[in-house]
Amino acid sequence: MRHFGHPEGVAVGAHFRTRLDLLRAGVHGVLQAGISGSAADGADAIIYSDAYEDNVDLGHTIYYPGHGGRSRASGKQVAHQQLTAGTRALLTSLQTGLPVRVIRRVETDTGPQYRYDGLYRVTDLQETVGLSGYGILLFTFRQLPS
DNA sequence: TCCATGCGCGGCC
DNA sequence: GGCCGCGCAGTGG
Repeated sequence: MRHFGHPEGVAVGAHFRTRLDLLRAGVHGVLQAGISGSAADGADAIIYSDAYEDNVDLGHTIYYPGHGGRSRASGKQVAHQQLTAGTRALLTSLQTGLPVRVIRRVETDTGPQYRYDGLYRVTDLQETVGLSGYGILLFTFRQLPS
């Protein structure tokens, strides 16, 4: 069974150098995708980075688009987002209310690193239009009290 | 710039 | 339900 909540032995604020390190520490389950989880159980973790142009980070609140519709070359949205597998995991999390671990990709003087920022909950989903004019599925994450 | 890599999903018994 | 293959993906060398 998938593990929700704080990973054992990992403190909030802990840094990791690579995605593989996150994987081994049990913080985030996949190497490349930002959303870790399944449509059935929901998402157990996400990685927030600047890869998607429609991200918004307010600290306690995050707006996080679902998967897809994005050009890997340019990083911009080039098509309407569909409700694909990774995105469906977030939808399940919205329904279950289970906590989602949030990891932020941050720049340090030794290069990019991943920082575990604790637990959030998916509180809303809105279908809207992103910066490039395509439909996106935008999830709202709110930080849980620590 | 390309592709390895790991995982979820869906198709198939 | 279990196995297998496909395709995806907020990497990374």
